[in-house]
Amino acid sequence: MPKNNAFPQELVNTIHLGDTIETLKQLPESSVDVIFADPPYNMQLEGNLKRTDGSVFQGVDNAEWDKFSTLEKYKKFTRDWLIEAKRILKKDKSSLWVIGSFQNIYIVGDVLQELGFWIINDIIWSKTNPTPNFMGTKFTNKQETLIWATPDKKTKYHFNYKTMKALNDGKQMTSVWEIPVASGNERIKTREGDKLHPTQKPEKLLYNVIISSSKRGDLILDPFMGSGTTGAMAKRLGRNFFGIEQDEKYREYAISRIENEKTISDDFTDAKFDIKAPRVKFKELVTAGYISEEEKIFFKKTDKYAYVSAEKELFYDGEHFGISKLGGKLSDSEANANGWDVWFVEREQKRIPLSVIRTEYREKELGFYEK
Amino acid sequence: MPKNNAFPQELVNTIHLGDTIETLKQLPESSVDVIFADPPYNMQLEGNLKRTDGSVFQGVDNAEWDKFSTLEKYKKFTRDWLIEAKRILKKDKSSLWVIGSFQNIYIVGDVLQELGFWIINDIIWSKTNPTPNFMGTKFTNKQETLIWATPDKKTKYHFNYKTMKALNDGKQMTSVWEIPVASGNERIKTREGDKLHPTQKPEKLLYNVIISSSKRGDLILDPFMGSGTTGAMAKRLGRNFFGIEQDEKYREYAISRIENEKTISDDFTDAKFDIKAPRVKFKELVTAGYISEEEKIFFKKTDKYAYVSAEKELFYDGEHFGISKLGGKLSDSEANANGWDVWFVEREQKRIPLSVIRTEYREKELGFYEK
DNA sequence: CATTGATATGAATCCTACG
DNA sequence: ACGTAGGATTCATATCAAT
Repeated sequence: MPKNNAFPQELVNTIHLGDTIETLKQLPESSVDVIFADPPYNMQLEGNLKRTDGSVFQGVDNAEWDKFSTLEKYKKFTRDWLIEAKRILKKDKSSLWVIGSFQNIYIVGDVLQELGFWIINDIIWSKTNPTPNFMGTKFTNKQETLIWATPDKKTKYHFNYKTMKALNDGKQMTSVWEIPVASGNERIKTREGDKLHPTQKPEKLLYNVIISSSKRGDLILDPFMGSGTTGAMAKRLGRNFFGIEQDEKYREYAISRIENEKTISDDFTDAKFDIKAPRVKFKELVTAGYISEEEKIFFKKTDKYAYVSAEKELFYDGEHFGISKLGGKLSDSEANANGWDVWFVEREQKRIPLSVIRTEYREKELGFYEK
Repeated sequence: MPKNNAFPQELVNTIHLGDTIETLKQLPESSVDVIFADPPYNMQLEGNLKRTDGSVFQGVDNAEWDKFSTLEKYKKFTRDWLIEAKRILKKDKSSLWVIGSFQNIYIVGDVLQELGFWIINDIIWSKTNPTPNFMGTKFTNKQETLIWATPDKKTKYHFNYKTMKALNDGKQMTSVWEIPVASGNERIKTREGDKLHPTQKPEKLLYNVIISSSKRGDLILDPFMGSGTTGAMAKRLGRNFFGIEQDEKYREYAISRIENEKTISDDFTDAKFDIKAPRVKFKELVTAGYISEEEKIFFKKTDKYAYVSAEKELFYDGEHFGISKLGGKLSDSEANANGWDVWFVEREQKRIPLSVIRTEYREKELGFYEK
C-alpha cells in the first residue's frame, strides 16, 4: 500500500494567491483526495487564454502565457498542470474532475489518458437554460462536459452510490445532469453590481461532484478557484478544501463567500446513506457461538444441507467450500451467489437466512446497527 | 473557390466490401458532402459482465474489430482514417460526424483538432433507456457523444436550421438529443433470430444527422457501415450514400435493409422548411426600377430620410452608406440593423418597408416565392 | 380484445478487503 | 502482487404469454 502524505495543515481551508502550476509543485505528493478543476479554455484568439464568454483569463502582457497561442501550447499547459495533479493525488484512493466544453475538453481528455489517468465516467451538465444560438447557424450549445477519472487504472475511488441514488428519487444517478446555469441570488455580484466571474459554476453542480466522490473530512483541491463555488460546497458538506487563484479580486470575494457558508448536518449528506457495514466471516459466527459446529446448514428451502467443516466453513459432498462459492455452485450459476442469502439455519423450527444471524452478530458483538 | 470532383457514379448507393482506410484512399478528393462515422470504440473489456440473475450481458465482447493493443495504435488508426476523410470531403462546403463514447471520443476529438478540423457542435445522444450499471460502481453511462466538424476552419457547412426548429416544436434544436437505443422491431435480426450487430444505431439518430446537415441529392459516406442505418436513412431522406464495411455478413444484411427502404416525399423533409431565398442587393432594386433614383428613403416612421446615392446605396448627411450600416447608426446600436426592415419608401401615400419591395422583386424577377 | 405479468436485453473500460 | 472469500448489485422498454 503506497504511503499517503499529510497535506500541510496551515494550507487547509485557504485560497492561495498565485500561479496554478507553480503552486501545485510546492504541494506534497499523494496528499489530496479529490481535485476539481475548471481550467481556462483555449479560444485560439490572439494568443490569449479566454473563458467561454470570451473574457480574458490571462492576456498577452504576461510573457509566459503569450506562448499558448496554438493547440500545442494549450496541450502543454494542460499536460503541465495535470502532471502535478496526478502527483499530488493520493496513490491508493482518489479522483479528479475536470470540466470543459468542446473547445478544450477533447484536448483535456486526450492528455488525461496519455498520462495514464483512467476515466470512470464522463458527465454531461445539461443546462436547463442555455444561451440560445443567436445566429441560427448551429445547434444550441446546451451542455458542458465533466470528466471523472482516477490518476491511475489501479487507483481506487470513493463513490457514494446510495447517496446519489437517494438524491435521484431512488434510481441510479446517471451521467447526464440537468442543472440550471448559476443566476439570480446565487450569482456573486461585485460592489458595483456586475457579475463577479464570467463562468461561475452552479452550486448544485459542485454539490453533486463533492457529495458523490468524497467523504466528510476529505480534502478537495481546486487549482482554478475563481468565485469559490468549490470551497463553499466543500464547507457546506463538511469537507476541507484548498484553492489556487491568481486573481486577487476573485480570491477576496471567494474568501468572504466561504466564510458565510455553513456546514450542514450529517443527516443531509452522504453520511446518512453510504455507511458500510463491517465485514463478517462465516467462521466468526461459529467461533462466537451463533452457529454450532454440529448443526445442519440448509440450502434455501430445499432438502440439501451442509455441515460446518473443520475449517469452520461448509462441508458438502466430501469437500470444503466458502458459503458464497458453494451457494453459487448449487444455484447452477457460474458466479458466486450471495452466501448469506442462500444458506439457512433452523431456529424454533423455522429456517432463518444466515444474513439475519449476521445482523444479530453485528449488533450484539460489534455494536453496528443498520440505519 | 476550390474545385469539387465528381464521386464515381458506379459507387453511388453501394456498399464496398473492404478495409476502411484502403478504400478511402481510392476515392477522389473533394467529392463528398457529409461523412458519418461510427468507428470502433476501443473498449477495454476483461471477462464477462453478469447481471444479478447470472445472465451474461452481451455487449461487444469478442468483437475482433474493437481490439487495439495500445492507446497509441488506436490513435494512429484514428489519424489514418481521418486524414483520408479530410481529403475526400468537399473543400468548399462539407462536414463530418463521428460518434463515440468516453473510451475513444477524446482521442477522436483531439486528433480531429490536430488535423485542422473545426468543431461546429458536440452533440449528446442521451439514451432514454441506457443499460444500467449492474454493480453500482459508478454513474449509469447514459450518453454517447457525436462531434460535428468541418474539415477546415474556412470550410462552410450545410445546416437546415428551420427544419430542425420545426422538428423540435418550433424551438431551436439543442445539442442534447433524447433518443432511445435501437431495440424491438427496429433491431435487425439474423435468420437465426439473434441481433445482427452489437452496436446498431437508432434510425432517429441518423435521421437527425442527415436531415440537419445535408440536402436532397447530397452524398453521405459511412466508412464503418455496419448494419446500414446510415444508408437506410439517406435513402429515406432522398440522399445518396456510399458505405464501407469489411464484414460480408453485415454488408449483405445492410444491402437488403436499404433495398426495402422507401424515399419519403419532400413535404416531410428539409426541402419544405430550409429554402434559402436568393440574396438581393439594394442596388438591384434600383437598377430594375423598383426604387427610383430620386425618391426619398425614410427611416422607419420618422422624419429622417436618405436619398439613393450615385453608387445606388444610401446618401445621408453627406456620406454614402449601405442600408444596414446606416440603419444601425440611426438606431443608436453598435451593430448593423436589418436594413430591409428599417427603411421605407412611400407608395400611394403609405410607407412600405424595403423588405416588401424585395419580396415583389424576388417573385416577379427571380421567380422565387416564400413557402 | 384489453390488461397484467413474466421475461429479455442494451457500446460496459461494472467488486474489494484481506492475507 | 495475487489469490480467495465475502459481499453488493439494474432501469426502461419491448415482446410475449397468461388472464
